[in-house]
Amino acid sequence: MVKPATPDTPETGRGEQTKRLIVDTAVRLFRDQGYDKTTMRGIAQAAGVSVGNAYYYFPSKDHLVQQFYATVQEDAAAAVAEALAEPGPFDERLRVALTGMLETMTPYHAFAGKFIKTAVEPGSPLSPFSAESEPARERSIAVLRQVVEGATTKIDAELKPDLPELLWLGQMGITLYWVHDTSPDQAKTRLLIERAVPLIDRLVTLARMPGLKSVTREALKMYRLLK
Amino acid sequence: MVKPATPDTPETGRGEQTKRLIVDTAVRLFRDQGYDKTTMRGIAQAAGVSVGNAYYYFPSKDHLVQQFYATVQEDAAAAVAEALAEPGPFDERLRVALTGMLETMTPYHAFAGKFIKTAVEPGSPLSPFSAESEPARERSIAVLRQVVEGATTKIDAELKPDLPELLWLGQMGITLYWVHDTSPDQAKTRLLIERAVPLIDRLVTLARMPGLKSVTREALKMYRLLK
DNA sequence: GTCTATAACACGATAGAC
DNA sequence: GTCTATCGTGTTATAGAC
Repeated sequence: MVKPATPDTPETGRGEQTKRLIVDTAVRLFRDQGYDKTTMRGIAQAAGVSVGNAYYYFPSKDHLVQQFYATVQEDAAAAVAEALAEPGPFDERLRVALTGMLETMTPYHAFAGKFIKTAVEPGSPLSPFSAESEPARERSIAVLRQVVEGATTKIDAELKPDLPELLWLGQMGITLYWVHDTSPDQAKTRLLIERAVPLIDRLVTLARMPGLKSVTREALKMYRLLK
Repeated sequence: MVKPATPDTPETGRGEQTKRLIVDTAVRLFRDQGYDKTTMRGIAQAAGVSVGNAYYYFPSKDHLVQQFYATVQEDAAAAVAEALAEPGPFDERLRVALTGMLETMTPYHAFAGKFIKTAVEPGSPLSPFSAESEPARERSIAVLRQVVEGATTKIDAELKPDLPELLWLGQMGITLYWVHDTSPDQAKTRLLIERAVPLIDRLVTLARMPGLKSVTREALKMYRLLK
């Protein structure tokens, strides 16, 4: 805590600046040229540093991609935070969150195919379930928690605490669909959200009903056991 | 059709023999050493051909992996076919199919992590949704169709035609979970199947009930629209 | 601790000769 | 159809400079 006062800017140390420079350059190149055409040599050159220096800060190319991922996640969360400030019906809020995410990710659809490739590899730092991804994951779940907690809809008390995480899993599924969606402008994914939101809304409502209460309880028990 | 009679053995042409030799060698090495440690140079050398020759028959290393995948799928299908010959309760049959698949895949759990990496890449020939994977995919769905059609349980008429494909999607989800399952001997995945099967069974039964009939219909409409 | 410069390695993939 | 030689890549190693 000897460091002088730099309250807002995250880090201003000598090394931190270089690190930032490398990340920013990498993100820009990924965006402009895609994953494959962006080489470590290219990143280093464009950033004006040596290849060795890039590896001094990032153990692999994948770790650079992760920064890119975190950036997008942060943008998505920020984009919808305002729209979710006031309470409202559950389905409306869920639609806002999901479409907000989709809009933020849209420019990177082509890139996402390469990204997901390393993201699904078990043990990869890019995995949405990895320890390294925890900040980004928590950020996303926080948005969905906001969706649930600001909902005027009645939600089953047993389901409620787990619902944000379950919605996040659903969001991962939608993302998986989106990555593979070859329809123009990813129209099918938009349709998926449009259709899935009312369905989820109905299922959440139905979960409280006598005939389904036991199924809900069983499913939740299974989820908690296996997560 | 000038070729002489070779009814049983698929192909006996000069090139076909080389192709088979390369595939068999590759599959063996994948099984023994895993994905990363099996190099194209290693495959070529072990098969007694040149690297260029291997690439003459297979456009990429991934295409060789696909052959490996197809082999495993075929084994899994064969393993459960007998057990599903006689009709029985839906849940029992589903459990047989899912555990059969799991047992067949178990020796390749370590390998699967690398496999999935390329399998999820959009446009990859290894994708379970790709045209190249159609034979293996159809083979898997056929097993689940057998599960449904030999079931003594009452199944909603509207749901029934789509159920095999839906179960296959669920199976893909279980596989995804399995790949990331680090519990000893993948115990959690076994638990998942044990718990999920009765749940699915109950949901299939409930789908016919008056209160849920409309939700079922909506969900099916969405599925058909988006597949 | 931060950084450069350059070479070297092993790999997947390709080119072009025979 | 089959080969050898070579390319471009991620990554590592070396040897040092500020």
